[in-house]
Amino acid sequence: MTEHQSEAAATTVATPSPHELRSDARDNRDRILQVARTIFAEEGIDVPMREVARRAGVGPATLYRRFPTKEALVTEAFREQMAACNALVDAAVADPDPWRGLRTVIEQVSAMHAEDRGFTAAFVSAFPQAVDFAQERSRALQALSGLIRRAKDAGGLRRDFVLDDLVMLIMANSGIRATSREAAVAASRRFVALQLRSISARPNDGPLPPAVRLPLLAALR
Amino acid sequence: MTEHQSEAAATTVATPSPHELRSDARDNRDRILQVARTIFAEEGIDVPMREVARRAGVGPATLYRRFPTKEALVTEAFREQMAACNALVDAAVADPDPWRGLRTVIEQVSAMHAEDRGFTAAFVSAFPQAVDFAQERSRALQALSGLIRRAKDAGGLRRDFVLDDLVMLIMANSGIRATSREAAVAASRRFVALQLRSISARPNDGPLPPAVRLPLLAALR
DNA sequence: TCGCGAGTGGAACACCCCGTCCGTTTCGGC
DNA sequence: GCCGAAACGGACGGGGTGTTCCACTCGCGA
Repeated sequence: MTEHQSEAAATTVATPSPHELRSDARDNRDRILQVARTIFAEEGIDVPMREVARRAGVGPATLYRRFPTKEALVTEAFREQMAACNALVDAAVADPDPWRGLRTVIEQVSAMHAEDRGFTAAFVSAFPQAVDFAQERSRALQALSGLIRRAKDAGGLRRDFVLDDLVMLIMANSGIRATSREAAVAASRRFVALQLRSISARPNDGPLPPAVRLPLLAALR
Repeated sequence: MTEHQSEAAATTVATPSPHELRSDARDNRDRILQVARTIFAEEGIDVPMREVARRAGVGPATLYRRFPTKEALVTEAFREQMAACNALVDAAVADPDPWRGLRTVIEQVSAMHAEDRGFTAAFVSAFPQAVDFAQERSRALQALSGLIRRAKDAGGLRRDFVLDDLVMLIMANSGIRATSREAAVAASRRFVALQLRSISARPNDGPLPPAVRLPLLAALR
């Protein structure tokens, strides 16, 4: 960690940026990340590192040279999704109609979780020590807290709704599993619509998104 | 399996009932089950068998002699909870007010899941090959299907509610985690109240159970 | 073209888990 | 008390996973 501290940092970097990698190494790194994102989305983050390496066509050592630990790989793999998530929150907060903004952010974040099983794990509790995520998350929650207040004042959101309810709904949504990604997304959509109905200040009796067959027994993705 | 088929089954049994065990063996068996229930409720069913054995004060071999596989231990540990769950369903189906029956069963099953993390796993997807549970489950789902129809006809339940929604709500409820069992139960209670509001045919604006602080970051049970 | 160091993959290490074997201990009928 | 069978626990095998070692390869500047 503390080596090379006196040398000029121009040439020797602890973790070289992708641009300074040798061409084959950069290709491998890109391929690893791409494979990791796909496989994490499909099967969650419990896939063995070996499997990621195998599907990326590299050996375990190569994987570990670029990402010194599994947590590092997961963090890097979900960086852009986290950014997208934050952008979503920012857009919602900027919406002139706070209640519509809140509904939209709930819908979209829930959809992201339904589409990417690994993202859910990374988001909810996977690596508490991944400070990157925790910081952004607390910032987002703070922004959402303001949005909630404004949505109440605007009369769209029930007055007894609190920030913890939002967290609760996201967690609950992530508990829904189905036999395929499509089914999970569809189920999540109906679930969220049900949610929004119950947290709305005004009665709303429009039709719900269609129900989805949920086996509950086995073969859940 | 097919040994001793001609002998009188009075004395030699493949798996001796607890009464026919030697006193020390029976004590050990009881202690193992008790420990398993406690530890499964606290930490889920992913605890190693060794840990169960250690906390029961026996060796791994003793544990495996009584419960030849981990699945057998889990099945046995949750047998009475499964029975309680089925009794709950039966009571709900027998309720003269089907909508009240449905509400009650949702509330109570959700509470059971919040209280016992291992039960959730055993219930939702843990061992698909545990035929014991699967059979009872399908029977219960069938009974609930009738209850749902009657609750709709009675005017309490929304007409667009289907059995899969019930499954979905149970799954969603099991996604809620908190820092302690008490917090999980409280959060689940509020969640279910929110649910019932959204699936009710009639608007209902009574107060909700209190909200619960949900960290979302780490240290979730 | 050449050389060197970054890069690589396969084997290996360390650890954890489920489930089994076997020599020893203990219950309980006589 | 005696003694045989039931019961016991520590050690072991097999498999899986995160991570590292090491001899070899190969991109790329000179």
